[in-house]
Amino acid sequence: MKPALAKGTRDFSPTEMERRNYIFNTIKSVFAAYGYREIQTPAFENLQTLTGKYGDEGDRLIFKLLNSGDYLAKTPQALLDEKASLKLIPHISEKALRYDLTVPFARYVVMHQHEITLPFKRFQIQPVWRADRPQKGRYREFYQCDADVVGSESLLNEAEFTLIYHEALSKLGLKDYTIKLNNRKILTGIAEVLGKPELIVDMTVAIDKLDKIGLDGVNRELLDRGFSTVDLEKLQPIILLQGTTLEKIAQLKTILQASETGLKGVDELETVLGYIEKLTGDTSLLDRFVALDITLARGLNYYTGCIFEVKTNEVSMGSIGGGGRYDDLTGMFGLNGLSGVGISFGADRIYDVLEELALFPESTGQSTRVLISNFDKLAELYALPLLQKLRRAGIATELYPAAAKLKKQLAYADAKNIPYVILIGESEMQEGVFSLKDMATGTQQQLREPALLAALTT
RNA sequence: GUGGGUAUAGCUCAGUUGGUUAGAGCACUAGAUUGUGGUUCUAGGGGUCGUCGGUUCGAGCCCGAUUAUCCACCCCA
Repeated sequence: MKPALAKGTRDFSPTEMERRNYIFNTIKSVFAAYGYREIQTPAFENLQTLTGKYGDEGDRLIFKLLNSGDYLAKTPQALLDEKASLKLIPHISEKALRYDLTVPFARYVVMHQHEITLPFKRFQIQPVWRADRPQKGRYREFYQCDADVVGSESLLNEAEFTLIYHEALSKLGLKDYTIKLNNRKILTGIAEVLGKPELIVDMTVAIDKLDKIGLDGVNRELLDRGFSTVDLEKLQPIILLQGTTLEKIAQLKTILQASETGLKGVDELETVLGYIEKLTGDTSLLDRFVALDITLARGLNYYTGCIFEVKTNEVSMGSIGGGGRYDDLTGMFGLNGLSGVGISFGADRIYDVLEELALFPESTGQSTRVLISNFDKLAELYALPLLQKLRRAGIATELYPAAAKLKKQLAYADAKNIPYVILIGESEMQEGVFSLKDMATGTQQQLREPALLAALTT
């Protein structure tokens, strides 16, 4: 058979792994600086843990694992006759690959509530799987880098997440990106002011598409979803909110006067912005990278407060990060009254962006520093003690594993970007020296062992 | 789930209105150079032209189906 990758998956070769680890390590270091500690959870969970958390569309995209054994034996015949795929799922599948890191984290918190101290700040970098149609920047297996805190209602967390986004993305070399902020309570308030709180989901889904389908498109969709032309008139100034963040906030306060929830949302937003300004010492971060975007809704239905989304403005790519506050995520698992807030970096999309912008540092990984040539068995034996001495000195060294033409060995060093080659031939062995070749300059010098070690450790 | 594009060497792709034995670059192997890489030169290996069927004297090229893949929508990192 012809080998092929499963749709939407990728291999990661050595250079790619070095670059991916560079991204992970950069993000990790920022998470750590803000007090987040790492955990991991299993690749698959009980299907019941995951279903119902991401909406109907999300449930459809969860990769389900078929039960082992004779999984059809105990399924009701009626469902089989009906070919009712959806109803059959709980009978033939009890496990599923995790769809994100937030829900497994919520499960983790509930199960470990007696051993963690609140507020609990954790980060988690692991792959997630979605049975989506792949396209640019969209994979079926991809890594999320999540940081969440549970057990703290302080809006300082939201402010810090904004700084975390900024620090990590700046460290990675990105110059122009927007951290969009919104608050679910503001959206709720808008729906309340219109007198149609029950249509909040329809409203957010529609106005979320403003930059894609334009105002007319949004209006058409709103009408389809049950809003009247009177509602549209009231909505227009809200959707088209203009001006600086401060001006937008002032306008929202007027518009949302009649909605207690809406005003609470605005107040929260102001508090977060205030914290950011205090943390950074000025408004430059706010002015350059943070934007209040009232059309930002995000699909996940568990968000209740602040909502984040990060977009790069340098290349065309979907969001490279997102997150928000969820007041009662652990409630689904029986632990009520625990508020959480978190963010996620889309590492694979960030990789694609850095690649497109050629922002990866030239050397993202530690590869072999020294190759010892191998001319014949005698030279090979002669080289072995040196090989281990160099390794013990912390110099990544390898011995070419077979006697081969020097041309081939040097080509190997060249292909692997090994900066030094040690040549051991008859004359070197007789004189008790080693020839050290610098691959970049092509120069060569004969050194005794102490000098050789000294030359390589500088 | 909906719509569009593409499918030719390991990779990226040419291939004229349908006409002899299907090409290039890169990569690989060998030689020029038996102990000196990256540059150069020479030679070499490598193809059921995604698959099945149709039209035709003749199909890589036209038509149909099918599969894969990419892009867009939905949704999302």
